[in-house]
Amino acid sequence: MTFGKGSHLHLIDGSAFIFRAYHALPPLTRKSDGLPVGAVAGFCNMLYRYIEANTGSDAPTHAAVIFDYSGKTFRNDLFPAYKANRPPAPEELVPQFPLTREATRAFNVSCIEIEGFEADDIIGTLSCQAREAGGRVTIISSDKDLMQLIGGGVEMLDPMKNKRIDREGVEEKFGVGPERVVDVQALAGDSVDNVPGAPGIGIKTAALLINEYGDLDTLLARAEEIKQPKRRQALIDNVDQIRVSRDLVKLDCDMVLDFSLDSLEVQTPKLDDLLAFLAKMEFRTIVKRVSERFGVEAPAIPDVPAPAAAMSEAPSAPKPVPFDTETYEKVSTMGALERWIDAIYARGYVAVDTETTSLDEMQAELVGISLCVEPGTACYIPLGHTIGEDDLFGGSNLVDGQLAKSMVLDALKPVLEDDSILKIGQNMKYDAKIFARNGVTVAPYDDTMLMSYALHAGLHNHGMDTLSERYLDHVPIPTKKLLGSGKSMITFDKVEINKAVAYAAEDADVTLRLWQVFKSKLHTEQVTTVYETLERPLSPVLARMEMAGVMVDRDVLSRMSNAFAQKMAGLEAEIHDLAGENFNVGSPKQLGEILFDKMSLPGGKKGKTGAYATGVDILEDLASEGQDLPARVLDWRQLSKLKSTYTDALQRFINPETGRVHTSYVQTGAVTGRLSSTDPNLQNIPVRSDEGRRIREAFIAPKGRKLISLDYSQIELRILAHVAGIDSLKQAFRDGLDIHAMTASEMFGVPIEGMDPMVRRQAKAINFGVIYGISGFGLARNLRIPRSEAQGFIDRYFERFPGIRAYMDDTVAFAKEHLYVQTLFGRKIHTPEIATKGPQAGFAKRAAINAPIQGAAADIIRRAMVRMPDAIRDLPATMLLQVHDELIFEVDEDACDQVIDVVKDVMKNAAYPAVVLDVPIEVDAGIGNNWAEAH
DNA sequence: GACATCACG
DNA sequence: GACGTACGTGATGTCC
Repeated sequence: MTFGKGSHLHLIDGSAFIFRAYHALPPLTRKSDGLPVGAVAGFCNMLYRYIEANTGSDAPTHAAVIFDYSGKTFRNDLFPAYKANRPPAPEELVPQFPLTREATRAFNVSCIEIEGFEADDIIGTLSCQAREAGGRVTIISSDKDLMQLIGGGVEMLDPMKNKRIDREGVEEKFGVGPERVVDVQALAGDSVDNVPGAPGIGIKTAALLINEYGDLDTLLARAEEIKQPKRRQALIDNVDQIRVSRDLVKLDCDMVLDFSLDSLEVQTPKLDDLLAFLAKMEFRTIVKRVSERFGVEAPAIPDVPAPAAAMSEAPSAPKPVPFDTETYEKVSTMGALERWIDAIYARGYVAVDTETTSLDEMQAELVGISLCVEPGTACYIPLGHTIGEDDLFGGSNLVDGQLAKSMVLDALKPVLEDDSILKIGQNMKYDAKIFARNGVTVAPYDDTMLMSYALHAGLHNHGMDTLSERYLDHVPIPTKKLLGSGKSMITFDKVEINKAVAYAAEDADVTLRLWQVFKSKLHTEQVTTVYETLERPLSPVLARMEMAGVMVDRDVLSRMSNAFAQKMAGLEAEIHDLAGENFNVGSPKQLGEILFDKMSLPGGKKGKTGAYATGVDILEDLASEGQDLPARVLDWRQLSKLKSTYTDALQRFINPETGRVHTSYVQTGAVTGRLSSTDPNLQNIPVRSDEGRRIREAFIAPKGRKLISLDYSQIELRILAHVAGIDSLKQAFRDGLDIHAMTASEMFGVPIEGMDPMVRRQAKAINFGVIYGISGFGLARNLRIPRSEAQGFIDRYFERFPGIRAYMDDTVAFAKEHLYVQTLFGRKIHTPEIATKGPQAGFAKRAAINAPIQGAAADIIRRAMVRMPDAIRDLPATMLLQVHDELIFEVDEDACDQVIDVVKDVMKNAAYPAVVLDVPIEVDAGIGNNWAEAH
């Protein structure tokens, strides 16, 4: 039938169908081989329902499903950052893309995708052609970018809401007719697709302007006439950017297609093909439904479990494969390795684990690699097992029967780097760094440790032993059994290969099984987004930061160490003199006895051990009463801390090869979502005391480069204002007020101008206290005021900001009901202790109040970090460190200002679009030759 | 290996 | 009505 008047074309946005199916359904896999098919199943269901629903009088005469072609489009030539902030598709979705095309053809519906174009362009071109031919068009999609096509017989159907969208619908959404939608979008931009638009102009304002001036070109030509100075400037300053934005959002309706509308005529499905496809996918329910509907016999789907299990198990017993270290294979020929590689390609994913000589990834040598493709089917490839002492020339005695490291890495590299093969690891950042140092960039990867963190933060740690015991009911071979412990501990290269096979392959086996368990649990617990946006993409970013390392000047540290040692010796002599005897100043026990027994100073015992407490607070109290000895001890302790923890220890962490210090970030280290930093901890480098801050002068940039530091200003208080909905706080942030002074002013009724710094200090302590789950006792101790007075402050605070009390009560109630709390971004922090009685309940309560605030701040900086590599891709800048609300970069000195602009922008907008905060986020920046100057 | 202490946000 | 309290981390030295 020729397409013309009376024809009705349906254009289905296929990609939207896929993503909806993916997110709506649990992660189904094909039973026979574990291929992920959840999205395909959902897609088939939707397509089937669509066909069923469109058989009536208004049925389409022509129809097609349009897909995006993966890869760059002409828009990336216009604007390289276009859609640059899109996270990559989830890994288990990737193999399903071609299957959805196959499904479309199986339903005998035309299936269209064209390289270099987005589905939207094809839909645009076909709509225009159909309109010119005099026919009607229905676009089945909810994508607002398609709304510019509406009119003249073209309508949209939102399949989610089952709602038709016509001219009026467009005007409702954009405030203008379809002809002007592009103009509005060009001004407003689109953060989802990374279309810049004009800063500060949203859809509302854009529509207002377009309606006033008629169209975008007129508006831009007469921009000088705009009355509001901000809008005027936003337009004038960004004319080019707005024009590019228009080119980006404007759909290409003039594509040359190598098929005609006529070829899209609706066909009845060929039942045999359709059922064959559905049976191949093992979709039992749809097969049944389709065959009943058409009254044909359903094709048989063999009910076999995985082939390996079929051999050893009766088909009726779907028991999990038991662990058996005897079955693991030692790979010692290239032929055997090739078979494993084939098995990986057949499967589409593989669990990987490395064995090395050290826990320090920057120094560790690769000793072996283990792989697992299905539960119970795992191998170990020994590469660097040695025997005896290393000889004097650095050579070693490799044990016989091992493949050459370079050959194995050459063979595995294409697999480990293959986009379509998912790699699975436990704490994969470690293994990825080992591989990176061996020339292999592992991607993409899933990490069972991170999956567990997204699922179980607050319940237990996420080490493999814990997870295996809890979720697989299996205790893996302990490391200790292989390596021993303490002084007699050996490195993995000295482990006998047969023992290594059992241990290492088991780790890969455990990892794969955990992955299967967590995979579906992420969906049922609704933390897939947390895992996919906040955990998984961060891991490679951290790996890069750690490998980059920060340059540290050894001489600066060494000089400081010497100076500290001298001062300490002087202080020690003074202290012994004051005490009238020699004792170990570093021993709190001995010090306590001197202070409270010998000198009989006021102050009591404390704690389970019965020892006197000699913490900073107590010594400060004594010092303020004029006691010299505790004052000297405080000075001594400060120096001792700086020397032992920083100036001495940091020197030992300078990597001999890179000359830099490489910390390790523990992504699962804090229950709230914060990172922690170890070996060394670079998140607690001194800054509060002048003396300590000088240690930051040792953190430097190489010649020609600078360090820059950017930190969020008051981010936790801003989040509190948002989540608790405190209007006066929000307004204060919008007005850029001094938030602690404003709090004081509200509470005590004093003007902000000329405020007593003491009053401001008290308000600041209360603001922090609120974030920590305030108590009268704690505030009293912090401010060193009577408890009754502190309680008075708190009462007053809650009176002035009643929303905060409500937030705290609601949060605790939520925690009690669900045994977890949640951040704005969906991160769950489990709080099982909240249900207990006794003093722990108090802790749990305060932790529950604090967690969503601290956690949301952590989520925001994580989002910024995930986007950062792309944002600074073409700039001479390296992200080095994160300190909770601060990011530190090393930058070519002539690019600092530019980098600061870009980074600031990413940090400020990091919450968007997942969360639209109703407080502004501010970021401060500094530049310097060292960290002290930059901060 | 537990504990106390203290560095950071 | 008493109890015991600020939230989140990691590294170091002492002492058993």
